[in-house]
Amino acid sequence: MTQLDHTDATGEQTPKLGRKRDHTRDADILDAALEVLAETGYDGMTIDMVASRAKAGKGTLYRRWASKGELVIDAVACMKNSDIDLSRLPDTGTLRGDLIATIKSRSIEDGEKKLQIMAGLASMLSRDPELAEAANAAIVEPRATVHRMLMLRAVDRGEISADSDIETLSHITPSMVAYRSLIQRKTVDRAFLVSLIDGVLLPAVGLAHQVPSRVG
Amino acid sequence: MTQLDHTDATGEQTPKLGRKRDHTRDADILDAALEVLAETGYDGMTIDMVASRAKAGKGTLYRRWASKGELVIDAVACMKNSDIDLSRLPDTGTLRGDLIATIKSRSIEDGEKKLQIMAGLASMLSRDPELAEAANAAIVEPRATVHRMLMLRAVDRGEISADSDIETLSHITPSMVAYRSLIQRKTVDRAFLVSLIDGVLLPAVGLAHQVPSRVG
Amino acid sequence: MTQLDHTDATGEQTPKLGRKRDHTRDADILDAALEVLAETGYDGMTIDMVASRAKAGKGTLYRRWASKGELVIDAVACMKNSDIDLSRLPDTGTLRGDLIATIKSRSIEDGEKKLQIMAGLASMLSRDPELAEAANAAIVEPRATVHRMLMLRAVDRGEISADSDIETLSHITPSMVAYRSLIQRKTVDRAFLVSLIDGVLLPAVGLAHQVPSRVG
Amino acid sequence: MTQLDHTDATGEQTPKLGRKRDHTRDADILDAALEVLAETGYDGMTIDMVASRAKAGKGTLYRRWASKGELVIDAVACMKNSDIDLSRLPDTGTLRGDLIATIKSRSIEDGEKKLQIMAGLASMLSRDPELAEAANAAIVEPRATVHRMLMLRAVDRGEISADSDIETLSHITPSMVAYRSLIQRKTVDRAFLVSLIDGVLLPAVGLAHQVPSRVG
DNA sequence: CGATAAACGAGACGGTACGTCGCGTCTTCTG
DNA sequence: CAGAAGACGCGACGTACCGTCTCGTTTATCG
Repeated sequence: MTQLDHTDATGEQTPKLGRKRDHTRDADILDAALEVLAETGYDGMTIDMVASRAKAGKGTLYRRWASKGELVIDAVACMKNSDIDLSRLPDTGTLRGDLIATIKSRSIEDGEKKLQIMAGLASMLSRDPELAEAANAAIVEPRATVHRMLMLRAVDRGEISADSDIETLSHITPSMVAYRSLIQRKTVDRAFLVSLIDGVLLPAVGLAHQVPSRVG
Repeated sequence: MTQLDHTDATGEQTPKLGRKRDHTRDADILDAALEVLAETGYDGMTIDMVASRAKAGKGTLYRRWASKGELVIDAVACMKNSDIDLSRLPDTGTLRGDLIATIKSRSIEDGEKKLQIMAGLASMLSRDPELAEAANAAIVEPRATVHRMLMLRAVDRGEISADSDIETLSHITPSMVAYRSLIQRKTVDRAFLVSLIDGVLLPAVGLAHQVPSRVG
Repeated sequence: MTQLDHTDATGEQTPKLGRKRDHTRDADILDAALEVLAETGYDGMTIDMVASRAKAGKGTLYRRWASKGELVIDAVACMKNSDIDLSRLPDTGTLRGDLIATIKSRSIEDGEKKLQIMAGLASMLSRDPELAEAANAAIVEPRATVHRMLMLRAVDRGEISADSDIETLSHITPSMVAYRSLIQRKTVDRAFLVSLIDGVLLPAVGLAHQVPSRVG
Repeated sequence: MTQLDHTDATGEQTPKLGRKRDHTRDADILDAALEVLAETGYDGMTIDMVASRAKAGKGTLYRRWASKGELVIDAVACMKNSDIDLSRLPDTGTLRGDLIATIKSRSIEDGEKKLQIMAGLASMLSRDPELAEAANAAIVEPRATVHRMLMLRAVDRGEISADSDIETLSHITPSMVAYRSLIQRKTVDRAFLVSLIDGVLLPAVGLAHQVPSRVG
């Protein structure tokens, strides 16, 4: 997030004077932004459109976000990650089982949509490290975290070695998914995700995958 | 390419009258476009900037490309892969040796520059499939091809199994490099590339890596 | 005046509840308004500027004046004529002596400041008759009044004819001073004022002036 | 004038490159500006209004005038002084006859309209001496010039003394007219102008006026 | 060889979105 | 409750860029 949660970080020096910023408007504005974004695309989206749809003034938008780009980033960042719930990870007893179950439990379509939107703001990521960090934390990292936690649990179980470079491995799937969607523009389907698990992740942690259909 | 080689396809109706189009300017313009693209990103890039840097008039650009987008596509597509020479791949006798040698033999700096360009136009990738394809072909695929060829050679040697998902594995490094640069904004150094080889690629092809640096 | 003396007219229905309006703030605000008016002109003047300079809130201003225009009107109307004291007019025995003495006795600098303010709100004069009236009463008319009274006294003395168009003549100096300052942007110095008296006013009342400085 | 005739003043250093500025658009734009000015007043006038009415882009306006204010000034300045023709001054044989004839020969209504418009831009006069000079030259000075020429002719005829301060006297009528219109907000009618001539101008040049209706 | 026609560098054009700022109102908190 | 602070809806400002069009010049082919 860019602006919204800086509030308490910068606070306490000028205690509280004047009318408070009405943070209920944030949701209206961000929702309007996502709506317009979906309808007209990033280029077609206009600040005035967003403002008027949210029944807000342009000034109110610019008081909260420095530019159209940042608004879009926050709009995307604030899309609730309803599809990921770290407290309810699958627990099948084996790392492979957990990873496969993760595919089912999260909406691939939802992920696709988020990727598409994220692509719209990618150009800014390279110009503003802070925004890149925000986008990363909001969209990509949660998915990496799922993998990281599943692997750590496998380490605890003694299923895999503690020597494994879990940090790198946990980013393989997000990375490959983004790459395949944005650059290669191929579909990210279940088969691809399974092949990543069996062909890359499990071998990398020393669990040579047993190819069921192909006996060496 | 979008426009450049349409020339003769559209021709023949008004054979040849007046001054001929000076196609030596194409290169100047495309180079200028790449420069500006790398410096300011797609959104920040301006037709006037490109024109003035190429000492060309705007009309000359629009006579050749229909829009900013198509210019960028061609600029990316025409980017010479000067840093990669498929006919002179390293050949050390082992897959690991070849992969490690690849790190040295290719200019990380040049790769950085292309990543910078890629980052600059990332926002366009999702909006223009044609651009995404051009970018993929020009920047990413050549690097994937190197890995693919090295692995296929290892298969021929009998070093690794033919069952390996070479297609996916060959994209792991480009993918992770892009991800690390653009999203995570960490440096892509030799150590990272080596850890990818030893921690991900080799295990995935059944070559359990011997951790040389880790002393028990 | 527009608003200030409406206070008691509107009152009496809710006799006294809560804190009373602090009318000492009026002077601060009006002074601030005049300052800003002189510095930046009517268009450049900002309600926030006036409020912050008077250490007042915008609400306080709008509780007292309905708009920027009315505030300026009252500010001009309340401008104290500290530099002119009708009860202490010069009395030299001749009209020329009185008029010349008037030059000395009034602060040219103070007049300059008022002219500056006048210039600042000149654009409003034609748009708001009420403001024009206020400006006239506060700035111009007092000076015209001095001349009018001096001439009437000269009529009483029998020095000049009662037929003279005193009303018009008394406005010549204010008019020419404003014109010279605002439109011609020449300095209004003693020499100019003397030449007006000797070259225009006195001839017009039948006192052919003796050109003292011109030696034949 | 502000911008329009700077063209040749600054010229010759960058000979002529690129498309020429289409000065036929000047008239369209200035006319549109005057139209909008008359319909909505200075405050209500909008750059977009003027641009769209002239079927021009905002950029075109701002390429020629630095601000709304300057556009208005030029619009006013370029109003043709169709009512004044220095080559066809009245010639009745006497100064009084000429001055009186001048009243008839120029449209009072037209003068009123110009004054009204001028008032709208007066606030800028005090901030920009150059603009003040331009406005003065375009609107006020021509009228002063008429009086100046008539008086000089009277000097040549020997009707009045060469000692008269013609420079000051020639500005009395413009000054008083502006003053009466803008500040006093009284009508400028024939009677007032005649009283100025007989009560101020003629006495000042030594031509004691013969009050026809009132015998001393 | 001169006429013709297109391409060239330069830059003005109509349009449109941007981000800023001011007005007059509304809201929050303090005295 | 008045007052200071300041956020709010609104809307004009002046800037910048897009893609097109118009200059005057240069370069090629045709008559």
